[in-house]
Amino acid sequence: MATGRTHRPATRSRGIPEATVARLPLYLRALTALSERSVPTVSSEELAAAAGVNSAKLRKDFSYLGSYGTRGVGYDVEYLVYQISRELGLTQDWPVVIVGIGNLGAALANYGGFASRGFRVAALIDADPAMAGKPVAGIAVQHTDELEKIIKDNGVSIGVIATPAGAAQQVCDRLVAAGVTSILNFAPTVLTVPDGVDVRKVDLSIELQILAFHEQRKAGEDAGQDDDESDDARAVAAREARRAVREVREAAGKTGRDADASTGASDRKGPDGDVPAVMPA
Amino acid sequence: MATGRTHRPATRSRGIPEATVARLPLYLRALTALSERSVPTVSSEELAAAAGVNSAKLRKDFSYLGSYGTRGVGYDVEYLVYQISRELGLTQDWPVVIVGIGNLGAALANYGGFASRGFRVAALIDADPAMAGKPVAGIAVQHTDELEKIIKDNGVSIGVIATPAGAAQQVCDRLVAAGVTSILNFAPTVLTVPDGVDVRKVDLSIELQILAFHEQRKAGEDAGQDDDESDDARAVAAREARRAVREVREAAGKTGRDADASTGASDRKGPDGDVPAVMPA
DNA sequence: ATGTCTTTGTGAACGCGTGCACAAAGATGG
DNA sequence: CCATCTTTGTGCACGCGTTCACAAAGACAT
Repeated sequence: MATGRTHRPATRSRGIPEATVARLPLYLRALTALSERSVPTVSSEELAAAAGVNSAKLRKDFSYLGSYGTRGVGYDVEYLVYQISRELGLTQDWPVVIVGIGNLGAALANYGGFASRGFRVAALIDADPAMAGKPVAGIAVQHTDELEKIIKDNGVSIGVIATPAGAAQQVCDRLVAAGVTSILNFAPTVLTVPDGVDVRKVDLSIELQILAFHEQRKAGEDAGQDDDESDDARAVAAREARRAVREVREAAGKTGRDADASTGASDRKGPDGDVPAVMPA
Repeated sequence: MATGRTHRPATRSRGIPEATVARLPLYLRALTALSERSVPTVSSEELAAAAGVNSAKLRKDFSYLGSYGTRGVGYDVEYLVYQISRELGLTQDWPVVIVGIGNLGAALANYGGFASRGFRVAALIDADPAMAGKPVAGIAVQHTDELEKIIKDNGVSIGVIATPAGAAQQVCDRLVAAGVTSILNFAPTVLTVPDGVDVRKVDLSIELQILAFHEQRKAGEDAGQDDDESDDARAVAAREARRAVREVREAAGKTGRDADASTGASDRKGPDGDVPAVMPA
């Protein structure tokens, strides 16, 4: 067991909590906006409002970086922008490669938020030979065969995967083998990576599903329509149903194949197909 | 103050913790894959591995939904798929609109993961008149003027914002006014919404910045190169520098304008421009 | 110089999420 | 029917993150 981890437990980097690190980019964005308006200083209350967080949280977050504020005044905008940028490692140049130049990959390549934060798209890579040479966002797409060479020549340590789910693990393995140690994964799959490699996941459909849950709850509260049974009764009924399923299967002779799949769920199995096999190994 | 919240504290929906809800889609995906391979049952250990989580966590998550497992055997795949789908509200049809049909919007429209989960793209909306009528992913783009009518005619309650940051809040307001109560925001801005409206945020560049932080830390550990001073010394130096800045500004006469911006950060202020003003109000 | 007023920085309490470890439940074999 | 073995469901403890509330620090006016 212990197949491999997806996201490290984050052994408390250098005293900076993971939750704080995740908010630093938020603060940075708000501060950059203030900087462009030539606002010299900002209070924790104002900045917190602009970043959409609690002011106490913001102050505690900044306290991990050091004492950069002035009591009675607030924080120096320019100085704070520099400190956060430095802490996040944005004062240096990060070459990244994007693998999988479909709709999403192209969108990412064109995304302006990268270049402005010290990220430089070093290469676009796609498995389709027909794509090779085509310019996307002003950069010629290169074939997957060149992957290893590109990584090494450019000293790339961050890779973005925007391939279909089926190809993601394979691409991931090649990226890691070539020296990439941080991966941003847009493919709907759980990636397995060796220790020391960071993976962050962005899943578009998962976000929508979470919204749907809350949406359903909201609708269900206003008028208790969909929810048929109480919690306890539901659990009992479930157990009952489950047993029935097993009895049917047993009676059917128990071959390896699915015996008719006669569940209440049989009608809900719409045209799927985008979800690939998860870890066939 | 208290300008408005971005993400609700999630007053413990119906006993199901928010963290659990966020993992349900993960389980669902893994289960769907098993279902397609006609696997009848699965143990918590196997399923946890496929979903990339701890098995105890998975069992506890499922315990919130009810007792759907069989001791000594595991969970019935088909049955669990149905239960989770129902809990997430995926047994019903959710019409969604996507606003902002640029690269990202088009990618989202083409994304197969939506349709397969009960989400139906009811309309694509863009502010550019030149886009109107153009088919994207087989759907004709409609102009922003039609927004309110589209929402109401289709009973849309979930909206996706993929516009530039500058337009996001305005679009958000119109969506909410028209009846949308859940929003998935891809624009790099903090959206302000009234109570009762859920907002989830996906920010591409923030994820990269978090990766950069860890990447820098990894590089810094292997060879202490970039980090110049120790923690305590750094805080002291910072305080010193900050004071110096203030003195300079004071000496310059203290006009509203930035007095030369002579910080150590002055050289790091590259060509930005994608970040819009944050909450001008 | 002294007092007042603003705002930071942080100690402390609380709640949530996670993971361990085990008892209970049920399947399976004799 | 009993014994054994597998796997679930959960009580419990621990650690992280959030929030409150306040003392200390500094600006600013007099």
